[in-house]
Amino acid sequence: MQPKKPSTIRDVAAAAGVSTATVSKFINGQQRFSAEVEARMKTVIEQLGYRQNPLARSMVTGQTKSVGLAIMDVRNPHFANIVKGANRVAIEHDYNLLVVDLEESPKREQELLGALSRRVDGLIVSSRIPLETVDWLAQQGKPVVFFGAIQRQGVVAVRTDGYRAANMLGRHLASQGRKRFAYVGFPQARWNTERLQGLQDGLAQIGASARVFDVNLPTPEEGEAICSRVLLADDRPDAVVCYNDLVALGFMHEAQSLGLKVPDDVAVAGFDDIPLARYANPPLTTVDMQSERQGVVAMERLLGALAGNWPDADTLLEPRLVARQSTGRQ
Amino acid sequence: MQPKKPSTIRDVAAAAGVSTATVSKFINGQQRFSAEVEARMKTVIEQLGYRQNPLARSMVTGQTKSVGLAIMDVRNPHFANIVKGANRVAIEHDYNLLVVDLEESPKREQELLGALSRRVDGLIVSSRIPLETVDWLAQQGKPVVFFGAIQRQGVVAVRTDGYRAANMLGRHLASQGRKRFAYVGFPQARWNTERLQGLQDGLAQIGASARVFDVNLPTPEEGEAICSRVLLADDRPDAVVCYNDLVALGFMHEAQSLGLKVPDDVAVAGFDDIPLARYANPPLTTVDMQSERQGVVAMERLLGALAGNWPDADTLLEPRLVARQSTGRQ
DNA sequence: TTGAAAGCGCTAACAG
DNA sequence: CTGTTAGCGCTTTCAA
Repeated sequence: MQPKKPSTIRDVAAAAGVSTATVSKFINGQQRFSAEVEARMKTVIEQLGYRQNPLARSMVTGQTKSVGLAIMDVRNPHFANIVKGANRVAIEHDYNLLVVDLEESPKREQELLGALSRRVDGLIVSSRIPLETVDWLAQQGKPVVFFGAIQRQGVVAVRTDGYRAANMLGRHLASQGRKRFAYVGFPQARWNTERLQGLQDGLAQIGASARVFDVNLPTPEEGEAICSRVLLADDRPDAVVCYNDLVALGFMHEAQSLGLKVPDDVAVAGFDDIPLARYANPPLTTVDMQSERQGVVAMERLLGALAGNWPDADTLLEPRLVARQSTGRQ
Repeated sequence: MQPKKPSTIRDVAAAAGVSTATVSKFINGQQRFSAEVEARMKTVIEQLGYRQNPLARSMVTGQTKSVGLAIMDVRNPHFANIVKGANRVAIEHDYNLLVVDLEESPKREQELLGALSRRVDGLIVSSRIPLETVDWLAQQGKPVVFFGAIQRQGVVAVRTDGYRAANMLGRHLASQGRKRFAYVGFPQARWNTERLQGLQDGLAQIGASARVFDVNLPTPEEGEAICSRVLLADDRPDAVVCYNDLVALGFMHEAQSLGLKVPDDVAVAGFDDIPLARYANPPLTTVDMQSERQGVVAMERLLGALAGNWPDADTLLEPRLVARQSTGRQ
C-alpha cells in the first residue's frame, strides 16, 4: 500500500515541455500535433504511467460515463440476466455500471436512488418501486429507463409482454386437457396483474378461470410454502401457473413431496425461463421473458437518450413459450 | 427531460447571505453556527432542493465513496450471492458499488479493471484472473481484496476452505458406501486444485481415488454435456463430485435422462449450496461455501482498509456440508 | 462564529 | 500547431 500519487496532466505537460492543453487534446485524440511533440508526450505518458482522472474529467464535461442500475434482487436470475445484458452493452460503450440491489424492500429506495442519481448520467430502474418514486425520479433531470410493466406518462419502459406470455401459457395448458387452474401470483410486482389477466383471458376460451393465490416474495421457499394450500383445497387444481420459475420450482418440489405426480396429477409452469428450468425434474414449462434482452435494450435506449435520441415510446419485447414436461399432456 | 440545472453550493450561499465555506461546513456537520444562520441555510437548501455534487466533493477529498466489484458471471448464483453481500455492507456504509461482469473471459479484464480502479477507493475482485493482473492490481495503489483461492504475497483474500469442503464431501460419499469416484472439475478456477486435493485425500481413507474430468465453463450445460463421457466409461463411477452446483445439476439431469437412478446408481454432489439445490429432484447434496458471507467479509475488510486497518492475513471461512438425497446411502 | 481564497485535475474557448 | 486562461463545485486552511 504505497501511496504513490498518480501523476497529473500537469506532470506530463512539464516533463514533455508542452502545455496541459496540448496533452489534453492529445490523449483525447482531438487534435494532431507534430510528430516530435506527439512522440515526446507518448514517451512521458508511458514513463510516468499517466492515466486520466475520470472524476476531474467528469467535473468539467458534466458526463460521468456511468449509469446506475437498480434491481430488486440479484439472486433472482431474472434480475441477474438484466444486469448481464446491461453490463455487456455498457462495457461496449465504455460506460461503468453502478448497481444497487434494493433487496425487495422499498424501504430506503428513494434515498438510495437519490444518491445514485447524482453519480451517473442516467438510470435503469426496476418498475417495482412506488409510483411516487417513479415520478420523483422522472423529475430528477436525468434520463431514466424502467424495465417491467409500468404505465405512466412521460416515462420510458422496456418490458416483455406479460399479457401475451400468460395468455400463451393459459392456452397451452387448456390445449393439454387441463380443467382446473390456479395462479400463484406476486401482487407487489407491477406485471402481476397483466399476467393474471392474460391467463384468465386465455382460459376463458374453454370457459375456465384460475383461482388466485399470492406469495410474499418471488422465491422457491414461498412457492414451497403455499403449495399445500393450493393443492389440498377441494376440487384440486390440475394446473398451476406461478409468478415466476423460482416460485414454480419450489411449488413443484413440494407438490412432489406431497405425493403428487407432475405433470400427471398437476401441471406446473412459471415465467422467465431461468437457466435451471430446463434441468428441473421434470423440466419446467415456462415463458422466456427475455430478461437479458431487457437489460440490453434498456441500456441501449438509455445510452441513446444520453446521445440525444429520446424517443418516448415503450419497447415491448415478445415472450416465447417454452413447453416442457412439467405441463405434459394429461 | 428539462435540463433544470441543479443548484450549487454557491447558489445556497448567496441566497442565504453567507459564504460557501459556511454552507459546506454546515451540510457536512463539521461546525455549528448561530441559530439564525443555520435556520436560513436550512430553509434555502430546502427551497432550492440543493444536494451536494459528489464528484466535486470527491475531487477535493480524494475519496469517491465507491468500491469496484469484479466478478466472472452474475448469472452464477455463487457470484450473485457475493454481489448481494457486498451490496448490503456497502449500502450500510454509504458506499456505492461499481460492478463489472467479466463474462468468464479474461480478455479485456485488465483494461476493465484499470478503468474501474480510477473511479473507486478500492476493489473486490474474483481471484479467477491471471496472476499478472493480480500483481498489477496490487501495484495500483488502491486496496484490493480478492475472493477465492489465491496464494500471492501481499494480497489479501477472503475465501472458504475448499480443501476441507471437498474433503468432507469425499468422506461423506465414502461413508455412504460409494466405491468408484469421479471429479468433474473446472481447471480455470483457482480453487479447482484444492477441491480436487481435498477430495482425493478424503477418499484416500478408504483407499480410493477419483478419476478427473474437466468442463470448460461452470454451467449446467457443461455438466450435461460431459455426463455421458463420465458415466459410460468402463467401471462406471458410483459417485460424482462436480465443480459446483450448476454443473452438478446439469450432470444429474442428464444422468437421469440416460436412465440412471440418482442416488441409487450414482451419487451426485456439488459446491455452493445455491438456493435451487434444495429444490432439485432429488435434492442435491452440496457444500455451503458461504458465498454471501464472502461478499460481506470482503466488503468489510475493504472498508476497514479504507479506514486505515490493513491486516495482512487472509480470511478463511468454514464450509458446511449439506447432505441431501442425491448422495443417499447406496 | 464567519469568510476569502487557493486549489483538486481536467477541458474548452480563445489567442497566437 | 501550441499555449493561456478561466473555470467545473466543492473543501480547506488561514484570517478576521
